[in-house]
Amino acid sequence: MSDRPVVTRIAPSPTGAMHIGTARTALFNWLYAKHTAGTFLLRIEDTDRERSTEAAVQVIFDGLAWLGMVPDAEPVFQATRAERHREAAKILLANGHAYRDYMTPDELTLERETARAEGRVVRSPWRDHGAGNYDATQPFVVRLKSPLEGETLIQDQVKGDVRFQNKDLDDLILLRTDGTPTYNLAVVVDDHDMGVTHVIRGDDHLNNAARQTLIFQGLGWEVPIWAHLPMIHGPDGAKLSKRHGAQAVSEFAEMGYLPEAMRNYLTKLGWGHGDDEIFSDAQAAEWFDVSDVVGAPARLDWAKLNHINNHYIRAADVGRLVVLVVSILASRGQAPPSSAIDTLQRTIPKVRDGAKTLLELADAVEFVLKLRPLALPEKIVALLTSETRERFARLRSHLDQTVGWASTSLEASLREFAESEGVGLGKIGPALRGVLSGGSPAPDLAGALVSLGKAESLGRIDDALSHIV
RNA sequence: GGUCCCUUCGUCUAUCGGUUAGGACGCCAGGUUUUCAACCUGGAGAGAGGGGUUCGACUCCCCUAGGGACUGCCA
Repeated sequence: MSDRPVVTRIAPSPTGAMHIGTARTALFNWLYAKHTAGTFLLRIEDTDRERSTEAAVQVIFDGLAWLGMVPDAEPVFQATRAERHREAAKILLANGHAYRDYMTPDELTLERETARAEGRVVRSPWRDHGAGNYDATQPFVVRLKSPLEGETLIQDQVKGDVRFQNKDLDDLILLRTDGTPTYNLAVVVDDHDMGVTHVIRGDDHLNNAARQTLIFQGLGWEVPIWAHLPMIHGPDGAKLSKRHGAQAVSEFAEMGYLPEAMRNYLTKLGWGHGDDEIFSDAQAAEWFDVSDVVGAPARLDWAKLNHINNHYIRAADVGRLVVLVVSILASRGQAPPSSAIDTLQRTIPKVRDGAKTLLELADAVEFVLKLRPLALPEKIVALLTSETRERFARLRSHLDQTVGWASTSLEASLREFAESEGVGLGKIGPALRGVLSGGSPAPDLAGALVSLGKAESLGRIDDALSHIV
């Protein structure tokens, strides 16, 4: 192929959800374009008018935007190009690479059955009729007249050389009875017109590649470089579906995965760069090459996704996490007051290490947002013996006098107090934790005190001291 | 049925004829410890099977088995 600048594209059909496999295909196209300083395009394959709705199209825009993959040009809507597709079919008809097929639906069904029984491909008796032999008043489809002999070679960037005997390739329909173009014609014409140099897509299209090659050739157009990616399977090895937990990009977002974590994980799913596990977009773009993509399907592994997501949650800007957590809490009907923002800002750094998703981060922050007086679970009330209460009274004033309300000083202060009481921290910790958190998960004691702030901390201790058993 | 693709630890992968087959997640054990995590240390764990080619095969070729895709006037 020529050394034209690389042009890749993602061509989803708007069906209502953006499959995670589509996202990964987009990612590889995007990375390869970045790697080669090329162009990444988006084409909406909306020729199925019944399923294609504006909302479904928006889902794709949203999905790509969320994943941070911005196409380098305005999207192309396939449905608007039907006239151009018909033109291409006319060219094929004119130059003998296509023919009108007047088979009726019944005849076609019969032929399909016969062909299958004979172990061959569907053939139309009309392919050998000369021009002018038609009754234009009858409905017809336009079919590609593909060669009966020889072979078509697909030099695939990930699958290697794949050979198809032309006799095994049927004459696919280019124009339907109603004159509308079919998928295979539209794809070829659009990819050509958009200047696509590399067709990187799911390997469910590998078989189509051979027949599409024939269309390119019939039109006298340069055939793009092919790269067919294996699909993503569920943890059990079966095709990814709803029962595996999620399959749409939006679902991953709702489950609290960060887009950069998804990019990192998805990139590593089917591709690798030595021992590198965590890498930036820039590194991925620098290292990525379609020809290095693994040819076998990969299984989605939630545990590993969680691990990577945790990494990015720990690396994320705290202010950004605050916003994300607030929106999750709001969706739960627990929107915190704006006065709690500072509290969240202090708390998130102390609880994020254990959070695998943003949902867990939101859970981890729950203790700090509770309103006084906290409802204490039985287990904690049981810890508040008279001995402990007396001790907590002394602890309260000790903390009150602690200079500097920070982790290190509070840590030291707590140890100092335990020592002065002649007990280990283990004697104080569980009860204090319970009083401060109300039984919800919370960070270490010093961390919890810092998260809550001095006034709230002392207030919660006061509440416990006045608690009537 | 036909055509095509795929096959390294449980999972994702490294290896591009010569390695004690490496890493990561997960798992197991120990450590740390005021909860849950996190964190630290160590451990178990793989070339689907059978033939070739070669001095030498995870790597190249063939067969078998097992997965998967396509086989629509859907995309």
